[in-house]
Amino acid sequence: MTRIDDVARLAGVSTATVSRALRGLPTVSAATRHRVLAAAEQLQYTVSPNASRLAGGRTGTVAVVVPRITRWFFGVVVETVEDFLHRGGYDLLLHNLGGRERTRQRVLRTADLHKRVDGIILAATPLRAPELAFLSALDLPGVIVSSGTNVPGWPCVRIDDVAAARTATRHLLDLGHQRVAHISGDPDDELAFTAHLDRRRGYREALRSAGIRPDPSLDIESRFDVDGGIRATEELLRRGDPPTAIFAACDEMAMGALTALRDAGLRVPDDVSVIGIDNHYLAGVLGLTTVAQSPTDQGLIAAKTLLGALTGRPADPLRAADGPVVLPTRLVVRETTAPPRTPESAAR
Amino acid sequence: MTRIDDVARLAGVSTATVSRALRGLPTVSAATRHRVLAAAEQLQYTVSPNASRLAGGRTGTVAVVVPRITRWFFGVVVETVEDFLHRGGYDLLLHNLGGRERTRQRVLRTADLHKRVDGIILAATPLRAPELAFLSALDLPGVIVSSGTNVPGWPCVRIDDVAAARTATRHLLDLGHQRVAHISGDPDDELAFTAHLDRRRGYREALRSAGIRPDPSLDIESRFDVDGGIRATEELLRRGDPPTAIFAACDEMAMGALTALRDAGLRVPDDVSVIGIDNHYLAGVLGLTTVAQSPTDQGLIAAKTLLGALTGRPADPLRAADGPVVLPTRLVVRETTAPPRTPESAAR
DNA sequence: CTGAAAGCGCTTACAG
DNA sequence: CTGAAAGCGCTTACAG
Repeated sequence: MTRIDDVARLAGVSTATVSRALRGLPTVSAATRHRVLAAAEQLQYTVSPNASRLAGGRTGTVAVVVPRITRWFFGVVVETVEDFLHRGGYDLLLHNLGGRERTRQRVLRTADLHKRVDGIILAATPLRAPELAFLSALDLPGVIVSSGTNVPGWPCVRIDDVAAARTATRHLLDLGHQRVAHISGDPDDELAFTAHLDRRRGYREALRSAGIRPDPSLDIESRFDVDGGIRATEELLRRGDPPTAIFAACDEMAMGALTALRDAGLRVPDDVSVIGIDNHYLAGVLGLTTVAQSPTDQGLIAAKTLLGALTGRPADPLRAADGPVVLPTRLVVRETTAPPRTPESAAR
Repeated sequence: MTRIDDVARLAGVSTATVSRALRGLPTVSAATRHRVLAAAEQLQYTVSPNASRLAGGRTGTVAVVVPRITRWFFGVVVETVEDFLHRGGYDLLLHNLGGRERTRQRVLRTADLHKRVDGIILAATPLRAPELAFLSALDLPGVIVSSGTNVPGWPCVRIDDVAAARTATRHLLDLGHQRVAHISGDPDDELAFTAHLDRRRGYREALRSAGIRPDPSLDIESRFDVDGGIRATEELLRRGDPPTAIFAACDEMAMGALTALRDAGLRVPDDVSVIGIDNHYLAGVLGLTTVAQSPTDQGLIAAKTLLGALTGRPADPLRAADGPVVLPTRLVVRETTAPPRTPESAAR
């Protein structure tokens, strides 16, 4: 392996000069820089990250912690962040919690981040007290994506989950539905999201604004995924006097609802309307009406913000932000929502 | 930050002994080891990865290169590999090619892997000659997941794409279909998979075995994703005398087919049967019949194999493997396939 | 603008 | 079983 002194020798300069020239520091004459670059090129030299980082005192690495990379939202966030970080010269150290307690301990309580990264992007992971203390003690810059716990000093980028849920619910109400059910995530979910709490709040707010008292029997907690949507919907149907519309806390739960309704012989949207939140990349395939959010935008802003903090040039987005940066959502109407059947149409 | 000499001082030993004790080397007395561990615990000491790696001559990192992390298959592979690597004490350096030529150049031709990783897991990425030369010159252990280019000395884990396609096609033929179309990926696709070439081969083989001559007008190339499936199916319908069944080279193309058929007012499976390959996690939601493969198994074997090579203890799976490790696939029949309509049933 | 020297925080022969 | 010393391959004041 060629080392920096091989380059120095070939270029006829010191290793210090090679180091400066290769990093583009301004204190190198054009002629010298040319010679160094030519020598490095000729020898196919690349700097040793470990040596460079040890000497330089930076790790050149950013940790990205997500609940599950296989979920659409986090996959897109990671893809976006990875591209931006690599362009900025940073490596991405991926930590996928995967709902495993041991992994969570390893990442959020022991030393897997210590001395290993310059900054952290933490997505949708509410923290327990000791975890919060540990992350704070790390004294690193960080950014929170989506809801979760607020870490002092860490900016946050997210959507307004309450508003998104209001939008979804209101869409159903505007179509004329009166019996609108809600299926959402369980607080004890292994992934421990909290977005669904806000979404339930928005659901109830929208009902009350329309003069409808939330009916607890239409509000079901389950897992925040396809299977949870199936089970919640089955439960809903078991209870008798089924709703004419279902607002699912996320698209994957909505997909579960579609599955359960189909299996029960009910037609969507003829018998029951369904709406979700996300605009999952397969929502179109299922014709699912939803409230769209953009993981790309959230990831991009998070990456920009963190790199700004790391390089000392704060990015615009969160510059003067006191609270979180709240990104917009928008209603996407497809084929799973329609007005409820009137008694006449039902008789057909 | 506490350093190794802080621990050494507190424990009353040399830094060399601390280093040995912390790594569990056998050449340390039990008493000394206890004192060192206690001191490290008390000081909350963690080793500096960069220093350790520089001195030790290993990076402790494995590169995982995938075409697109947001695709179901690769997301699951990364999740599986990440877990296994972290348990084994390795960091995961993620490279998502994303169909971007510049990214590809950065990862596969310049120095983003050089001196930075101890090994490489490369998924479903056919290599061009210079890329292959570059990777070989790196002289690192590696494992290939899924098809792509064969790198000399790198084991490969995959499914038999030809056989999987034969299974899918034969399922349609067994149901009585005679006009079986195939929609698959374009060789110029930005992701540059090659699996679809083998799958087309299997499709043709199955037809010929059944005494049916492959009809070029029923064999359409498009992109290897939902949108490609939509466009290919639209093209198929435009051509007149449509097929009674469609075999899509992957589930996401099959989902596109479902979408296009629905938009064209055709019913599945009444008018047209559809089958894919993958068993995508949402295949069940769509009732999609498919030939299942397991990215979890492929990722796990890849990770085990690579870690075996890195630690000098070869894992069983590929120990004596001359050719690739071929994992099984299995037919999963759901609701998108059925016998073709007979003239009478069509008249109903 | 450039170089000599110290230092980053570990690990590894080598010696005992 | 343990320690002193060299070395991993860079970067960074410091001096000129």
